[in-house]
Amino acid sequence: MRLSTKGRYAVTAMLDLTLNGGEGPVTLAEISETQGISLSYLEQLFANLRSKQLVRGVRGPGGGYYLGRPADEISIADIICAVDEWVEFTRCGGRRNCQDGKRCLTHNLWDELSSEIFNFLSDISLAELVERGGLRDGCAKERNKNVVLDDAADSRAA
Amino acid sequence: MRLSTKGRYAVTAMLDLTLNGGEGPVTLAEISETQGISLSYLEQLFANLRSKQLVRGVRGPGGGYYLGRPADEISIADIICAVDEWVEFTRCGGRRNCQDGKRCLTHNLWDELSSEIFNFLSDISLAELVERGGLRDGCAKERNKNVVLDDAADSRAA
DNA sequence: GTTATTACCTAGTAAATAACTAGGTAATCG
DNA sequence: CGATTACCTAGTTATTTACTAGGTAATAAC
Repeated sequence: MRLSTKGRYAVTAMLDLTLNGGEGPVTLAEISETQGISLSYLEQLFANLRSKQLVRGVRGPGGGYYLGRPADEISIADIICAVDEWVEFTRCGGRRNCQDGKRCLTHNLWDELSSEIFNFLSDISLAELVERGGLRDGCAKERNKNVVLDDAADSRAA
Repeated sequence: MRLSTKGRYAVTAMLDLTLNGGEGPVTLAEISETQGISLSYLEQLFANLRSKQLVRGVRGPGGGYYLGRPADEISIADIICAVDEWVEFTRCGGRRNCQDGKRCLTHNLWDELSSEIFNFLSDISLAELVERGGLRDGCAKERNKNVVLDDAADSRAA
């Protein structure tokens, strides 16, 4: 699993599509302006999303994009995997360089963790995200930042 | 939350430390060879880990690194946050550019998702990973690849 | 059928990051 | 003292991000 800003762009754009796709297709120009993402970059991302059938494009005036499936059948993992290549991390490639078993154990462990993260994100659909997000109102006013931020600040000081 | 290959290196190295740290400190040279990561790159990663007290270095011959805390008190999120900066994704920065509330909803949703992933990784400690990984033996023989890989292959074809 | 509007495609590019290289200094053990 | 390690700094290359600039193809409205 990999979770980069590229994936965030894609998830954000798809969320936008989910929220605004009710009354007809949404144009990339709209998403570009609303989310602050360059139009051409969006086109690249949507080329990937389209190839995985996660979105469906309609050309011509009044055109734009629809979700390729109902929002409850598209998981966050689907989106991220569409735009972020799934890089193979382990060097042992399944067998070679893996004499003693011990050497590869960490790789094995990482693989499991990676799968777990994947499964976690597979269980969250766009629809669920929207439902849950709807509980709040307005903009991220005082979004409960995790403890990590303080650590990050103190690392800069050190 | 951000999950890059850099974070993987760090997690992998920390797993190595957890597994081999039982009988004295582990040198970066050992981790470098075992995990296939450049020594100097490891030093950079460990500089970050050290500043967060996740590892403790011992100089001189016979020196190396210990875990900074017991393995069950170090979460995967701790590790990843130590080496990967926590980038602020939302452009609205809490208030500005956020007139209608709707515009920022996707950002808000992403923030929630981000928090959830963080919490998820916060609940997995190094110790737990090792316990769970111990259930398997040897190298990732036929690691049950997720469905995604087929999709990835078919996207390359398209 | 012309025109505007959209998706869709390709190539190139600047900036950021990842990953590494090469040089050091400082502590510590024998 | 000398070897071994952590620890530090300044580069460098490769990759990835994110964008720019050009197109072509479909389609709706006129």
